[in-house]
Amino acid sequence: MPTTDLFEPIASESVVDLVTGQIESMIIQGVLREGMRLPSERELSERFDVSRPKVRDALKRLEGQGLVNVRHGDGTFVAKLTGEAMSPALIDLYARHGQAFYDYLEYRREQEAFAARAAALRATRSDKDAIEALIGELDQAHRDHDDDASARADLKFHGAVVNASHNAMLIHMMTSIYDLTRRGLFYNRKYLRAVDGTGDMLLDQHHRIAEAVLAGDPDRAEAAAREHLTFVETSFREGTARERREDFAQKRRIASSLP
Amino acid sequence: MPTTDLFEPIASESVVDLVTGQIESMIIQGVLREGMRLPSERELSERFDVSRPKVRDALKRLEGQGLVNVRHGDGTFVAKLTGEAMSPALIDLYARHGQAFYDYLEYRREQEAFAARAAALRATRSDKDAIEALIGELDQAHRDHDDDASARADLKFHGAVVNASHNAMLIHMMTSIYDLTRRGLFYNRKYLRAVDGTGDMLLDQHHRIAEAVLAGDPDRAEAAAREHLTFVETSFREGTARERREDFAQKRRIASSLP
DNA sequence: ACAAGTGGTCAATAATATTTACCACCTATC
DNA sequence: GATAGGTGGTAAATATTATTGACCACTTGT
Repeated sequence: MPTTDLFEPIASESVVDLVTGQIESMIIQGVLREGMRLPSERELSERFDVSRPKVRDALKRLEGQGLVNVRHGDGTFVAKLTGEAMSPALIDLYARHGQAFYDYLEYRREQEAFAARAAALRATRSDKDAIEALIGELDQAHRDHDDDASARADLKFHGAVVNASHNAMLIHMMTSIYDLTRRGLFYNRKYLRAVDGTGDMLLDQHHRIAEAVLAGDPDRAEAAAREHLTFVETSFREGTARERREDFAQKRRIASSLP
Repeated sequence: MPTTDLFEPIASESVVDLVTGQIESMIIQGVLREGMRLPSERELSERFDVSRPKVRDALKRLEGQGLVNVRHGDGTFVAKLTGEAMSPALIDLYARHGQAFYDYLEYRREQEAFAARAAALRATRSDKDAIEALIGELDQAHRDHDDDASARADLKFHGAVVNASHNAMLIHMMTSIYDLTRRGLFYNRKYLRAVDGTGDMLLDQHHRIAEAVLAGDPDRAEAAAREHLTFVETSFREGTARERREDFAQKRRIASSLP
C-alpha cells in the first residue's frame, strides 16, 4: 500500500453546499419551522456574505428537496414538513445529519421512559398479554439468531409498551417514529453488535422493561427503559468512535512500517 | 434583533485550508511523526486531487507554522516537534484542534491513574509530606475563592503524585504536560464552573486521591484519579454541549417571537 | 557527468463566485 | 384601477480561486 493512501482526497464544499447545509440544520433544530418565511434573498445574501445568485441556487436546491417553497414576488417559506408521518423531505434530512440521530435517540429515551412509567400504571390485561407474546417473539428470534426477526419484534415490543401507556398523543407520535425506524432510516445495527455481540444484553434489557410493566412498578419500568436507550446510544457512540480510532490506528500501522 | 441574525455568515474553506487541516490532524494523531518524509508534491497533488501549486501553498503554510521542513531537491519532512517540552508548533496545533483536547484528557487520565497507583505503593515520607502540604494549599485557595491559586496548586498537587510514583519516564513526560497546562493551553475553567460551581467536588476529589495515596491503597488511588479526570472530561463535554444548545435555544426563542 | 527524483516559479486557462442591472410577480395602499 | 415597494428570476461582465502545463534549479544516487 503506497504511502499516499494515508491521505484522503480533498472534498471541497461549495458556497451553495454551505448555505443549504446551514438552512437544513436550522430546520432540523427547529429554529426554522414549517410555514415560516425566510428573509429575502437580498437579506440572506448580505447576512451570509455571499452573492445573491448563490443564495438563489441554494434555495432552489432546498426547494428541490421539498424543504422550502419559493413564491415569485412573495417570498420563500419553510415547507410543510410533518403530517401523520414525517414528510419524505424531513426523513431524508434527518438521515443525512449525524447529530439528528442522537437527538432521535434522546427523544426516544424520554418518550419510552414516559411510556414505560405510564404503562406500568395503566396496562390492561390484553396489553400485558401482547407484551408477553412479544417477549416470546424476541426470545425465539434470539434463539434462532435471526436479526431481522429480532429487529421487527423489537419495534413491535416497544410499540406495545407505548400502547399500554394509553396516552393517545404519545401513541400517535411514536407510531410515526417506529414507522420511520422500521424503514431503517435511523440506526445501523452493526454498532450494536460491536458492543453487544450476541444480543444478550439487549434481550435482557427488554425482559426487564416487560417485567417491570407486568409487575406494575413505574419506577423500575422507567429506569429499565432509560437504561435500554442509554445503552443503545452508548453503543453507537462507541461504535463510531471505534471506527475512527481503527482508521487512525490502521494508518499509524501502515506509516510505521514504512522504510 | 432582525430575523437574519439567526443565520451565520458563511465561512468557506479554501483548498489550502483543507489540505493543511488534514496534514495537521495527521501530525496530531501520530500518523505523521517527526522526521518522516511526506510523499512528493506531485504524489500529494494526485492523491488529494488538487493542483500542485495548491499543495505547495499548503506545505508552505505548514512550514511557516514550524510543522514541516521543505528542502529544495530533496523532499518535505515532518519537523522535529517534541523535545523536553513540546515545540511551540505542536502546542499551537493541539490548542487549535478540539478533539486533541479530549485526547489530552484521556491521556492524562491514564497517566494519572498509573501515577496514583504507583504512588500509593511507593510514596516516601517526603513525598507524603509534599502531598499533604499541597492539599493544604488547595484547601486555603478554596477558602479564599482564589481561582488562580487553586489552578496553580492543582498542577503542583498532580505533579507531587506523579513524583511519588518514582517512575522517571512518567515524571519526565508529565512534567512537560503540566508545563503546557500551566500555560493555559489546554482547558477553559469556565466549563468546570458550569458543572461544579464552587469547586467543592473538585476539592473533594483531590482529597480522595491524596487519602488513598497516603493510606497506601493502590486500588482506591487509581479509582479516585480516574474519577477525577472523568469528571473533568464530562464537565467539558457538558459545557460545550450546553453552549451549543443554548445557542440553538436562543435562536429558537428569537424565531418563535417573530410575527 | 548524468539521470531521475525532488522542490520552485509562472503564464494561460478553467471553474466558481460576485457584481450589476434589469425584468416579472405579488401585495398593500391610495 | 394605478402605483409603489417589496419579492423572486435572469443574465452578462467581472473578479477570484484553482488548475493545467511547462520549464527551471537543487539534490542524490549511480
